[in-house]
Amino acid sequence: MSLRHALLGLLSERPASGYDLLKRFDTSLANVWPATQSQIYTELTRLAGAGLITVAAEGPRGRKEYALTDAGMSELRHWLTETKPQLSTRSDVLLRVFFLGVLEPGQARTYLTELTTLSEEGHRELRRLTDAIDWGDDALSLYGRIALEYGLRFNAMRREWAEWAAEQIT
Amino acid sequence: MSLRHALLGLLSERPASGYDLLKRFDTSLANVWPATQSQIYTELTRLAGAGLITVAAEGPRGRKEYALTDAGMSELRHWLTETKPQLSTRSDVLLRVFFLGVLEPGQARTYLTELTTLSEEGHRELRRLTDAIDWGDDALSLYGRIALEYGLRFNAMRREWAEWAAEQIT
DNA sequence: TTACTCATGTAACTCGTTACATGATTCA
DNA sequence: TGAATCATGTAACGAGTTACATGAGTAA
Repeated sequence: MSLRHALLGLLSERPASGYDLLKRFDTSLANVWPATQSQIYTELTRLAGAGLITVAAEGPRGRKEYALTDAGMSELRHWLTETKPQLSTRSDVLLRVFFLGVLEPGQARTYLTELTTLSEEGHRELRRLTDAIDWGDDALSLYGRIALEYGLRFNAMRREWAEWAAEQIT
Repeated sequence: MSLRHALLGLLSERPASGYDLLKRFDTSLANVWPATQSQIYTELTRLAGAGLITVAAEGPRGRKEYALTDAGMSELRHWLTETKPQLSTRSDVLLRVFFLGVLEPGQARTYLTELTTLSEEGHRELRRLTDAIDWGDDALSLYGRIALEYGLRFNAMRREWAEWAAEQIT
């Protein structure tokens, strides 16, 4: 159900069209909660039907600008304060580790050293992003920085783990 | 498509019935790749249809014990060596961080301190597991320990991050 | 004989992906 | 006027969840 809340969250910052929201998903939310154009338009129609958002303005080319309603804001706050986040997520990376035993030790080590490289690249990419954004001292900047810091620490942790793991295979 | 490979992987260790596999999913794979009974039985039928597994024995109560075929083993190796793991996963935990700005700072801090607690609990639980298992020096033990170590480091990283993040909110 | 565990299958629904379809506006 | 961008919608399919349905074997 989180796509719904991601949309409410983005609309809590400012009104936007499906097209606008799609771009936000493809940039800032891409690594956290990816969504496709098809999914976004469908869910916006449903949210409007449920009264959580409303068409605040119409523009050229059939553009519909949605805005959060009071009910939508309540639902967003309720989600954030009254429901527990899902802590565990499916991990393709880790699933493969379980079955590395079917490979030669050398191949298993290759998998782990590639993970090391990919984690380093991920880390560099996030660092680049951090430097490219000019952060203000508004709430958006604060929580954006906190989310980015998570990504940096996560990639660092994964890199160190993969290095350590490769050493365990003899 | 990873459920398919998870099943092939488990069957590469030893033949098993849908019922057996369900128990493996509910224990060792629960935090890595959860799957339901319904999903497992459906996918087993499909895998048998595709010739990647075969009914090696039938037992009481309609029990069907599946075993990996050569084609199944090839597919498993192909997946492990020739396809890239999906690095990014949807994160409900992080999605919420993006929208903490709609809450009072105190409520936002509460969210992060609860994450700290949950990560500590997760860490403790994994440590308990590590101690409970008596590890051999076979491949299964080696890769099982490596996967568990990932979980320990991940929880530690998340705890430290959440503590740090709570301090950023004033 | 009753409760428990073993064991499988399927229907209905939601969520997510890919692809197709359409058209208006803007700018070079 | 032609290409790029803006803008929306829907169909088909695959993956995942919940619930229902059924029955055989086992052990108290």
